[in-house]
Formats: sequence, structure tokens, C-alpha cells
Amino acid sequence: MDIRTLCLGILTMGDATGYEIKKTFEERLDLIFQASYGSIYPALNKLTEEGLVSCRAQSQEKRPDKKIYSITSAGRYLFFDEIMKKPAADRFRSEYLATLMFAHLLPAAAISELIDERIADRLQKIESLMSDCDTRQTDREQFLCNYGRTMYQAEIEYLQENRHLLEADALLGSRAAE
Amino acid sequence: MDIRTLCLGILTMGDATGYEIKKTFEERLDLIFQASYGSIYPALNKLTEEGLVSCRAQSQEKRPDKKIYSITSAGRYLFFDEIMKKPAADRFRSEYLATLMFAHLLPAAAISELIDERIADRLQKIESLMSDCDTRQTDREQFLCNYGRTMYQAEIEYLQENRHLLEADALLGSRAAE
DNA sequence: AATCACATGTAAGGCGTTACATGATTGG
DNA sequence: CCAATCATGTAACGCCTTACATGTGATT
Repeated sequence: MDIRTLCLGILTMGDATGYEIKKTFEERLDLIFQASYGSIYPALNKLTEEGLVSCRAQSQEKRPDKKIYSITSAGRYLFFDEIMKKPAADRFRSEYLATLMFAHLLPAAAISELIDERIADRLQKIESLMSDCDTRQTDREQFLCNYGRTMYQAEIEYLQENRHLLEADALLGSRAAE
Repeated sequence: MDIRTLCLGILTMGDATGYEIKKTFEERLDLIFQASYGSIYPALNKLTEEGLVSCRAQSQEKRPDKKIYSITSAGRYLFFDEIMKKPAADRFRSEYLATLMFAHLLPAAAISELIDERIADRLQKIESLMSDCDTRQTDREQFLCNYGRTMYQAEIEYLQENRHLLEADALLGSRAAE
């Protein structure tokens, strides 16, 4: 599933402009999928060419014309086929965790700071999900929102309980002074 | 941090060939970073040009020469600078969760199957991490290994407790028959 | 007879981001 | 007055994967 396909999916929920689709990515899908204008606008043009979406222009005063996209029935069928396929594996890459794999090369203070900042970041993400969660309409969206909260919470607890494993190494130097 | 930099990091742990570096990615870093030969070999060539690693060839009978790479002191300094930088945000993309956001378009059986398979997959990943974990040498590697187990476990529990939110929608059709 | 492990590489292409280009309106 | 929101797009480039190319030896 690429960004093009997900644009199609978003249009199953109702007509939208490219700008609005971008906002949907940011506000409702950010946990699991990111997309920039540089992907979205070309995707919509291609989908239009292929007859998977249709486009009507709404002229506005003193603004560029708004292009409102609607999914066609061909588009609906294609999207259905896509989601019936076995989804590809998640892609995850963490520079943060990669850095921790070399914690023994870092000063003790740097390790502690990395972990403190991570916990703070996760707490903040949980908070912003909490306020979002209430405003989410569907069960599916609540499911995703709470999924995020659960994962972040599990990470925080893991870091708190296991940070000593990383910090111990770095302390050896100072312990030698005892 | 790109693959090139992580190759440098792997070489701080000891000399290695491109082939061995690939194995390190697969066996010890797969949870957080993936890399193919198509990235690794060109990366090593570039690092050599730049004087960040050195390379000696070991000729073998009936096999291509083995090229054993060692990190230079310039390489060590550069890598240290890299890990002292604030790591970029994690990148996560899940087709699986994106599919679940459109669960209302899927037949009930398909949703249940998706969730069952995910749980099975996560269980299997936990098991393979369990056996790995014991053989891991450093505290850091155990930290990562247990991080993975914890996250997968949290996901399983979340799915078991909340799957009804997704399955309920799909059941409405059959419930109407009552 | 086939597949896996060892061993190195290249080329083409996919997929996506960032930065640029443009410009009005609204709210602080 | 400055930033954010609305609104659309392109071009250049980065980063990485996949598939191809080649070949031996051991295991199943």
C-alpha cells in the first residue's frame, strides 16, 4: 500500500481536496503513515488520469481554485482489492534505539538525558492522543488512538524499569573512584 | 543516521566483511534497522574512499577475495560525533494498521483473520527473541531484545482486549438477522 | 536435485521528502 | 506586523530495495 492507495482510502470517507487529505494524514493517520504534498498532489493527478477519482474545480475569489476529488466506483473496487490483500510487514526504523546500542561509547550524562527526553516525548504524545481520542468519531479511530497510547505507555514503563542496564556500563568509570 | 553511518558503528565492535555486516543487521539489529547488500557494499566503498575505514583483502581459494574492513581513528571520531547528535524521530509505517482503519469495508471474517494472524506473528517474534536473548553478549543487546519482547507483548494484549471494537461493526450485518 | 551458506558487487528504478514558487486572509 | 491557515503544484535529489550477475562447497 503506497500513499496513492491511501489517498483513495481517505476519499472513501468523503470528498476532499489535496489540502484536506494532507490534514487527514496529519490529524488522523500520523501514528501509522506520513505523507507530504510532494506525494499527495502528484498521486491525485495520477488517480484522476486513471479514472479512479474524479475532480471538480470550485473557483474561489482571491484563492487558487479548490479541486475537490471524489472516488469513482472503479476506485472503490480497486481500494477494496487492495485492503483484501495481505498487508506488507510494518516498516520501522529507529535512530534512537540504534544510538542506544552504542551507549557504551557515550558519556553517562548523555545516556540519561537521551532516556529522560524519550520518556518526556512519549508522555507528551500520550497527552496529545488523549485529547484527540475523545473527538474521534469511529470505533476504528479510537482503536488506533488507544493503540498508540498503549504502545507509548509500554515503552515508558520499559525504559523506567530497564534504563539501569544502559546506565550501569557508563557508571563504571565513576564507581572506580569509590 | 543512515546505513553508511551504522556500518561504521558496527565496525567499532570489530573488523568485519560486508557479508558479516549484513548478518549483523539481520541477527542483531533487525528490530530497529534493516539494510540490504545494495546499500552496504557501496557504503563500504565510500567509507574507504573517505578514509573512515581501511580495507585489507584476504584471498581465498575458489571464492572471491574476502575484504576485511577496519574502522580508522577518523572513522571513530566521526561516529562518535554522529551518536552525540540528537537522533532523528523514529520512522514507522504500518500497512496493517492502515488496513484496520478501513475495517468497516471488510467482511467480518477477514477482520478476525487479520487480528488472529497478527497475534500469531507477534507470538512467534517473541519466541524467536527469547532464544536470541540468552545468546546476546552485552547488556545493550539484551536491552534491545527485551524492548522488542515488551512491545510485542503489549500489542498482543491490546489486540486481545480491543479487537471487539473492530469486530463489532462488521457483526451488525449478521445481528440484523436475529 | 536442490537449496543454503559463503562472498561481492552493479544498475535500474521506486518511492518519497525537501525546498522552492506563489499569493490572499485571518488572528494574535 | 508576523505567523498561521488556506491552496496547489514542481524539481531535484536522497535513500534504499530489487533484481541481476557469478561461482563454489556443503548439506539435505
